[in-house]
This record gives sequence, structure tokens and C-alpha cells, in this order.
Amino acid sequence: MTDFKRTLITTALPYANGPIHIGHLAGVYVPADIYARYLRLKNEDVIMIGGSDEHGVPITLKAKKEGLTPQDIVDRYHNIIKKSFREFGISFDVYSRTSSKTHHETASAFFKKLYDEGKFIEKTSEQYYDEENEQFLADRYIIGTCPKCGFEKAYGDQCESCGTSLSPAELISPMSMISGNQPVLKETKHWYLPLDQYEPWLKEWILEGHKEWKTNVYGQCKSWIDSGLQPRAVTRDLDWGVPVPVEGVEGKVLYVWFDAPIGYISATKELTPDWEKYWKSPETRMLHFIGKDNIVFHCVIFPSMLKAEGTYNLPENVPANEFLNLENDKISTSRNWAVWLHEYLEDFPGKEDVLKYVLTANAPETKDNDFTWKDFQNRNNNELVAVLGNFVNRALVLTNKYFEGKVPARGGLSSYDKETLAGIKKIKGEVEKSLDSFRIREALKNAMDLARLGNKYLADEEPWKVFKNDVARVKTIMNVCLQITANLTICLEPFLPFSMDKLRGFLNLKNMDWGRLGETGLLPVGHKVNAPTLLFEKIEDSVIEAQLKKLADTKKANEMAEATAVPAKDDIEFDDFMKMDIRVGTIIECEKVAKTKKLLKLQIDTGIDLRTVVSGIAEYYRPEELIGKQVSILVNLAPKKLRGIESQGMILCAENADGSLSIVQPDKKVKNGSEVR
RNA sequence: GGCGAGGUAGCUCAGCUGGUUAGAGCGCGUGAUUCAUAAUCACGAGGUCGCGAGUUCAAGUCUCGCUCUCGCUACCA
Repeated sequence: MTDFKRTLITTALPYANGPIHIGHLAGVYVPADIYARYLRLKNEDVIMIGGSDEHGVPITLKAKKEGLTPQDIVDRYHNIIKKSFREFGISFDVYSRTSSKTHHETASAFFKKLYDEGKFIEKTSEQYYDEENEQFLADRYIIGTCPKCGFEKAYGDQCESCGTSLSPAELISPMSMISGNQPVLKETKHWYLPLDQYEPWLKEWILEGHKEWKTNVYGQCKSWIDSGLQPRAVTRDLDWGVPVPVEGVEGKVLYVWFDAPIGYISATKELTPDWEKYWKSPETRMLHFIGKDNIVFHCVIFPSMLKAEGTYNLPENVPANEFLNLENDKISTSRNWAVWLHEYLEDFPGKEDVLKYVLTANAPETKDNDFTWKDFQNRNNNELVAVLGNFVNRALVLTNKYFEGKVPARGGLSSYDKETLAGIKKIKGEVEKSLDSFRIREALKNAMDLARLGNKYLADEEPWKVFKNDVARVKTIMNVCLQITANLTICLEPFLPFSMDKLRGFLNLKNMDWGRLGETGLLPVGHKVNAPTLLFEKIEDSVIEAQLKKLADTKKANEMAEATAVPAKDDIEFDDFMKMDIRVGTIIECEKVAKTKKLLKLQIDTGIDLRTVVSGIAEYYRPEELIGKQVSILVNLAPKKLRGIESQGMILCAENADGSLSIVQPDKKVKNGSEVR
């Protein structure tokens, strides 16, 4: 392994269209913060970079919806995010934003260099264009009828009703969200990063060179690289973002995925004029802390950009976490299913460390995990309060009681004393080993063992009994306990910074380096300690119930919203309706279409003829149970090839709120070919 | 359908290159203890290591098939 002199830690840039929730924290910011604090405590040269990702289409849409400018939107969320991070104690050395001047200059220059050196390829393609407003429309700016579910307000990239991902060309009767007019297809030129050219290099660099990466990270990279990489557009027709710095080009910006990771560089520039040593010196180790959704960007795409540029370092490791669920359900910003950081800070003042602890102890390092309020309460009450807080309290209360708060001198040490003191160094080694391999959850457990060591020592030595006939021995015992307590302030500092600060207050102790962890004389004899207050407080059931009620209310509100039927469509003439030829037919044959999950191929006797229909209902019906059933079928829909099979019609289905499908059929058997109207 | 990750005690997870009675924390039970926020300490119960084959003297650990969960992906009329 290379000997690095400094570390650059980047944390995924949160998208500035919503506040931070526990999923972001558990996946990225808490582990990154712990690791950064650990390195700082070791006096290593480390910087931790963060910032808001403020470009991209969703922000422009939100702005439009609220009648504000995109800048208004990002200002709002950037401020909420930045404030909540600061209050929560995520120790960024700099928290920047991609709408900053520095970033625009940096991203622009980065693009320009690759452009000038011919690292991009140019491609012209047809995209929808709004003639009235004279601009190309991003996928999200196009609205139309979803070809699958008939939802009229599907976006060009995705139907929010059925969740299908789409391309703008698939929408039926597309409409510009800006003018309301029908857009026209028009040619536009864009630049692409030819990822395919980097494939052999990526293979070598990751698949051969970084087998030590986490299995989830390595596996996903391998999957992408092996399946063949495609050139990726780096520009977009949009007016919100970093303008493409090419002469004569207007109305184009850098694609948000291209500009966002450069934000790490910009933020570093804002932090220090010496930024280049963090990005370009081979003695610097770069780490990207991200969630699993970002693996491909940080392992394949961004490195390819850096490689193309040529002067930058590549990431040494990318410790990506899986996802955190909340009370057995996926965290979702749009469904308001989350514990929001800014709300937590209001509801639980002074309990920043409790959330950090719970999110770390239950971190989704190897697989998706579940956050429950009950677990939150249990870990606080049974671990922080009962194990850590209680030990500290015992040590200090006894010292105050027997020795007026002065650290007593040790006498001769028993072999058990020696063993206990040696245990501190052992724990230090374990914590280091875990942290060095990014096993943060394990590291926290290791560190907490120090408090367990103390509790056990106290229980075994029973100073409250010994005091009756051997005060000298009690002096030794309490000295050992206090040294353990002092060591806790170092050992747990990366994980519980606020609480350890408080504990240092109890002990009258200054901050100490990681290197001193394991020393048995951190507190000199005669040193005065204070009377302790509680390091952690129990959390009562009522508090947890209040949070659960809040979530239950959200769930209820969501159900109400789901129960509300999609609004009626515009009126049509009777003749329009009569254009549709819907018949009753009987399913004669039915089989799954190979290599698909949702498609069934059906032979249907429509009374007119026997025809083949492909339908996306395989998730709800098994082929054998459909044979012989009567269904309603739209027979005069233009045929379309799906998976190479020509589908000659559409089977009518009702879609439930959960997206499940139910075929519409006559309630009595009727003659095949009967018209439905 | 393809690919990736995961399926180990009630819960959350360790188990490296295959090797004595499969581990930890929490929860549960019993006992000890009272300095401490009824906290702590000891002991214990609890697992056919997703299912089925195979390789091997020996498999949670390797191979194959199946199955379930999550994610990515695919032309879901």
C-alpha cells in the first residue's frame, strides 16, 4: 500500500430540492464525519468536502411551480441543509454549492480543457423544441399521456402515476410545459464523453487494481464495465447550470452529472489556495463517501472524466453504503416518509450524538437496514445511558464521594488492574483496525467496549465494599476507573463529539490526540474533577410514541392522497369515443414472453379474427389462469412490435392505487366480438 | 429476462485463504449486587448457517441448480 501524506474526503453532494434526512446521514455524512474526525485526531492532514448540488431540471421545475427563480429554490434548501449540518456537527472543512462563481469557473475550465483536447465526441440528435419560447425541452419539461397507464401528465422521462421510465418520444400527444404548445422535433448538437474508450483502462484500474473495494461497489462496477459502456452526453439544452464554454453555443449547459462532481474540486479551491496538492499530488489519498445509488458515477464516470483531464488523482476507495429504510418502508422525500434532520434537531435538542450513535450502530454498510424509533429508544436507553453514561457517572460519583473529586494515587497494581489497563490499548487497536477498513459500525462497537470494560472492572472490584476496610485499595481502583473514563474521551470522540466534550467538562480535561489513547496517566494524581450531570438521558415511551404518531399521520395523508382518483380528463365528442373499437374476446393461448418480467403473449379470439396481443400483466396473472377468460380488447389500436412480437390490440385493465392490474371483463359470458361501449 | 448485493440465534450483524462443541450486541430467563439514570455483573436458553444436490477425510465457508428480498437494467399498447 502506498504511503499517503494526506487525505481528501468527499461526501456526496445533496441535491438542493429538499432537506436532509436520516437516510443521507446514515449513508454518507455520519460515516464520513467519523472517519474525518478520527484522522484529525491522529493529526493527519485531512480535509472533508461537501456542498449542495444545485443544478438540474427538477430544480427548475420546482421553481416554475412555485413562481420563483431556480436561485430562490436552491438558496432556500442550501441554507436549510447547511444550517442543519452545522448544528448536527458534521465537520465539513468547507460546505460549498455548485451555483457559486468559483464552481462555474472551475467546471467551465474543466470542460474547456477536454473540449480543446478533443476528448469529447459531437453528436447531433433530434429533440423536442418549443417554437414559441425558442428552446429545447428537457425530458422533464415535456408532459403527455403515458403510453402504459394513460395518465395524462406523465413526464418525458417518467410517468409519476405508474412509475414507468419513458423517453419523450414515447409520450402520446406531447406538450411543452412552458408554453402548452405541441413541441416539434428539431436537431440539436451535443458533446459526449466516450466512456467506451476508457473501458480497457477501467478494467485494469478497478477490476485488477481495486479488488479490496467493498463487494457491493466492486460488483456493481464489474457489472457496468462488463456489459459495455456507451458514450454519455455531457451537455444539455437548458438555461440553468454552467453554460457550455464554446464559442457560438447558446442555451446549453453542462449536464448536471458532469458538473456536480467537479463541485468537489471547486469547494476545495474555496477552502484553500493550496487546493492542488489535495487533488493532484500522488501523496494524497482521495475517498468518496456516497450511497449505493452513486456508485457508477463515482467509480466509472467521474474517474473517466479525471482520467481524460489527465492531471488529477483517482479515488483510492469509495466506501459506499446501502440504503436505510424507515419503519419498514423506503424513505421517500415526495411521500414525506423520512425523519428530517432539521426537525430532529428541533424535537431532540442536545441529542445530536444519540442520532449519530443509532445511525452508526445500525449503519447500512453491507445491506439495507431499517431505522425504527423503538430501536432508537432502546439503543439510547440500553447502550448510551446504561453502559456508557452509567459507567461515567459511577466513576465520578464515587470519586466525589470518597475523595472529594480529586484523582487518588494508585498503589501497587494487581494483575487484574494491569490486565484492565492493558485492555485500553487493545481496544485502541481494534477501533483502528475497524476504522482503517471503513467498518465504522464495528469500530463504534469496539469503542463502546471500553465502557463495558469499566463496568465490569467496577463490578468485580466492588470499591463500595472495599472502602469499609481498605481505603488505599479503593484509591487504586478509582484511579483505574478514572483513567478509563479519560480514555473514553479520546476513543469515542470521533463518534460522539458533543458528548465527549461534555465528558471532558466533567473531568476538567482538554482535548487530547488519538496517540495518547491507551495511556494510563491521562489524569494526574490530585487533579480535580467536577460533579457530573447526566451524560445521556433516558428517552421515555411518550416521546417515541409522538414520533410514531407523526409517521402514522404521514401515512394516513398519503393514503388519502392515493385514494383520490386521478382528475377527469377533458371532455371529448361522442364521435371521438366511437372511434375506439372495443370488443369482447376470449383468451385461447397464453405464454410468457421470454426474457421479460412483465410481458405475456396472448392469442385472442376477438370474434372477428384470431390475433396476437402482448400485454404487460405477467406480474399479476399466470398464463394458465388466463386461458379461457373473456377480456375487453381495443382492436383498432395500431399494431406495435414489442420484443419482436407484433401486438395487435390492447387488453383493458383497471389499475389499482398500488399499481396492480386487474383485467376488465363482462360479468356474464357474451359472444366473442361483442362491442363494448 | 440480464447483472449486482444479500438471505447465519426473537432483532441488528461478525464469521479471513474450507478444519476442534457456529460468535457478538440488544432482547429474553435465572442468579449476584446496590456505587450508579431499577443502571451493572455472572450464568443460561435460543440457530438442521434460505432449499436441494455435488466436490472433499472435512463446508456457513468451494461448485451447480432452485427460491426469497433489495438495487441497477431491459422495446412493460
